[in-house]
Amino acid sequence: MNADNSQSTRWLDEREKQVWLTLREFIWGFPAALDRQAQRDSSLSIVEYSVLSTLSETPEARMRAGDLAAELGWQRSRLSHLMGRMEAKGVVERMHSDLDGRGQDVVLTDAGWAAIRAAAPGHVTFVREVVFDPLTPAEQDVLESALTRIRARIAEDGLWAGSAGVSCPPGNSSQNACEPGA
Amino acid sequence: MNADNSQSTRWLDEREKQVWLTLREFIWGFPAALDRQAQRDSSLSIVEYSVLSTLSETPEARMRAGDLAAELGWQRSRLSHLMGRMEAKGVVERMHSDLDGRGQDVVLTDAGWAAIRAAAPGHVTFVREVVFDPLTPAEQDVLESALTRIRARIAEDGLWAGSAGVSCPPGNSSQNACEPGA
DNA sequence: TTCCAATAGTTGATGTGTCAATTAGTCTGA
DNA sequence: TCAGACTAATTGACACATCAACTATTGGAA
Repeated sequence: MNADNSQSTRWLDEREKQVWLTLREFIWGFPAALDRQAQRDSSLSIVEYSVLSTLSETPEARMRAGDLAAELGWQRSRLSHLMGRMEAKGVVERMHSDLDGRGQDVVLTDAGWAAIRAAAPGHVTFVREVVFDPLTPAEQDVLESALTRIRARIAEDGLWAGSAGVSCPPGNSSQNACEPGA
Repeated sequence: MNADNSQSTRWLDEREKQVWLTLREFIWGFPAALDRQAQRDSSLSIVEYSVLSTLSETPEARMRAGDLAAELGWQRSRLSHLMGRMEAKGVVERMHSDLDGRGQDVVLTDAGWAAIRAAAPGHVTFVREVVFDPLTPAEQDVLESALTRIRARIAEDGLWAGSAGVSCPPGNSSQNACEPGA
């Protein structure tokens, strides 16, 4: 896959290196900042917030576990562990799916509603002040477009976590990315 | 701090929500993808690679631990734990600083040089193909500029990990961010 | 010169994500 | 209707980041 055993590597020039380091620092630092804001201003971590927020935008505030994981771009097991903790906190509840005996529906509880309502203004205000206010609409569009393309390119390489199965040959039963050439 | 006890929250419209979810998915997914590439194509994780790469660009391939942590935007303790593992692998070595009895210098070993040389082409090729090739130079500039501004805005709130001390009042001895109003 | 606050780095406990293995339920075809 | 492959979700072991507490050293002010 890496046909780069020779001196043919296209190294980064100074400008590119700067762009790359900025990007790297950003992707490492932003998730932590997001979580700090959430924990400081609410009773939720950012991942908990995201789960509740996703559920709350659903007609019944209820969702299949697998769909929820897919929507968030997470592995099933990550969600499962998190659900255990969140159920213990009382913000969600798990119930067997009527349609599929294997499935679990995740449901928002009253306490979950209260938590997300309390946390939402702070979260949205933070996002607004931090990502939208400093950028023009045109820049926002470029940003989204650029990140979408980068993400797509990574998915082509089979290295994007959530996007397994897009081009997996049938019979590849891995729960993660498929092996294109195996 | 959150003067938002009323209905005054400026919620996100559909377009903004889309931009935000794209950004959120990106910052969650990209670090993992970066690490997968590193582990797949080399004997290093992405954080190990970053340490070795930073050291290798230094005159003596040697750096104070604290400076290294600051350069990477990490907490000291994170680096310390990582150094323990990397020293065990033999890619770096720690030696007492001549100038400051408290300090430790981190030094690249021969094995470390070999590891970074072996990993670099794959890493750089990945970065090139995934972030630079899909973007025009103009887009790259917008991206860097946008992320820099977002990062600066977060730092103003004291929520960016690495950037403590920028505006801390003297006497604030926290090793993390300062409390602006305390 | 002697304190005492500040700084450099380490350590251990804790929380959370990842991976591989496992359990349970569904679906297809013979 | 039964066997085997597939899918949904969970579990436990492990790796790593974070936080707070700690040790050692420095440096300035009394």
